[in-house]
Amino acid sequence: MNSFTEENYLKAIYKLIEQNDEAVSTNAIAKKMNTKAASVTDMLKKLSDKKLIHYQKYQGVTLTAKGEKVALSVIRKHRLWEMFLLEKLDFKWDEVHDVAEQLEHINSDKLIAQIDKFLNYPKFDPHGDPIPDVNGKIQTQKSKSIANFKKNDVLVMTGVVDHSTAFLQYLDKSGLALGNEIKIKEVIEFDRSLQISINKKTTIFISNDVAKNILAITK
Amino acid sequence: MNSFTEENYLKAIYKLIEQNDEAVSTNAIAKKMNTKAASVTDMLKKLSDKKLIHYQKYQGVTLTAKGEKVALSVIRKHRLWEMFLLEKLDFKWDEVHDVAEQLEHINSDKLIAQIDKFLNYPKFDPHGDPIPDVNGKIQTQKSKSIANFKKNDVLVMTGVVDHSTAFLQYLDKSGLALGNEIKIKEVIEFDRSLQISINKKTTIFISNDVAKNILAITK
DNA sequence: AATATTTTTTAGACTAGTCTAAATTTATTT
DNA sequence: AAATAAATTTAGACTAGTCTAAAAAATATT
Ligand SMILES: [Mn+2]
Ligand SMILES: [Mn+2]
Ligand SMILES: [Mn+2]
Ligand SMILES: [Mn+2]
Repeated sequence: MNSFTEENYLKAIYKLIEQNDEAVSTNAIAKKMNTKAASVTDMLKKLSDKKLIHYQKYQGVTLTAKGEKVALSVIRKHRLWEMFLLEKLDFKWDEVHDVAEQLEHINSDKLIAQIDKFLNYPKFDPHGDPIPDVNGKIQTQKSKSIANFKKNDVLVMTGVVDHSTAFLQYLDKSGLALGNEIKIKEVIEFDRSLQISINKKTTIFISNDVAKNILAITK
Repeated sequence: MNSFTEENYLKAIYKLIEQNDEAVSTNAIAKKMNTKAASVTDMLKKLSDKKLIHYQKYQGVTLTAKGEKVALSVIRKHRLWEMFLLEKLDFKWDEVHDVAEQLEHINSDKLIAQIDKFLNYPKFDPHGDPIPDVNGKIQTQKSKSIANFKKNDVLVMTGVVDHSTAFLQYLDKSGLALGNEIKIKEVIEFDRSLQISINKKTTIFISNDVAKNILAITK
């Protein structure tokens, strides 16, 4: 079996590869893991010995099939637990992450299969991220940041890029939630900020910084 | 905060004190924790430094108020999780322990409060053991092993002493479950084995070894 | 009371994971 | 192409938790 630490490294590497689709650097991992490059190098050696990553000194790392399987399993558990906390235990979407960060390391196939069933096999987590199935297969959404749409586009909010408590609470306060209809009423040329309407009712202004972190698809 | 290991030691010490109501020995802890006496001594020093136990070399240990609080919190979490697995996720009573052993270390007050609420504040776990409340208060049952009752006593099964998979599966097979009515039909003098009826229906024989591990109260 | 046995602690070593500081390699600038 | 800067790795040290073997203390036996 793999330790919590190993699982966290594999998940971090998976997400970094997902972002740029290329081998990830020691420094990138160190930043993501809140640790030092020297510690990362030590861990890379260990993960390489265990055939979980492809690693050659100075060349960055990618995941082996085996390593990717572990990463996807951890992500699956994380997102299912987030969904469970939200749906069954009345957690808010800004409260689920930290607890899921712990629960994702619980080791029991039956447990996670039963949670999945209990939730009726959800496909996306509270932040709109896809939940890998038991074989690691992911159902992708072709959503884009709403900063990429233009005036009069009518959208459905499907996810967020930033998962921080501060950002999620700001969205709550603004009345923005997954599934909401968002219409681009105005794009301010100067700073790319937006005027948008939510569910045909309230109209709000959001900065380009915020817009970039909201994902949606055309309705 | 305390590590998983520290929590497991404190829980073990709590249970050993509960059994005999006296300071527990290094060897007793080593046996319970499946470790060596030397390792225990090291840990006792650490727990003592953290004011979680009263410890003087060669004199055995007891828990401080602080240590007992931690132990009770871990036990509370363990038993609530067992109940959750049984009631909500269709686990059998012989399957819950190992997973709860991991889940008991998840650190989130809200999580455990919500699980408690979700289960409607259960007072006993799937094995009949009391669930400490949020303040560590325990509701005790005055049940005794059925080996201590006599012919024609009518009882209600309230718990088990042995929690092993093998024993619990044997009880399942024999039709013995918490809440069942047990009547002592016959006590065999020679080996203290029993003939008992379950819910006024089936009648079975059980050895004294088994009888000692079944808890009940008079109906 | 002296001796033998058992229990407990200490000493020293090992692994996992982390760190700082120094050395090395790769990338960028001149 | 050389020099400089940045990224990465190595060396050595530290903590948590564990182990074996040896020493010390407590307990039991004669
Ligand atoms: Mn994690
Ligand atoms: Mn999420
Ligand atoms: Mn445990
Ligand atoms: Mn139990």
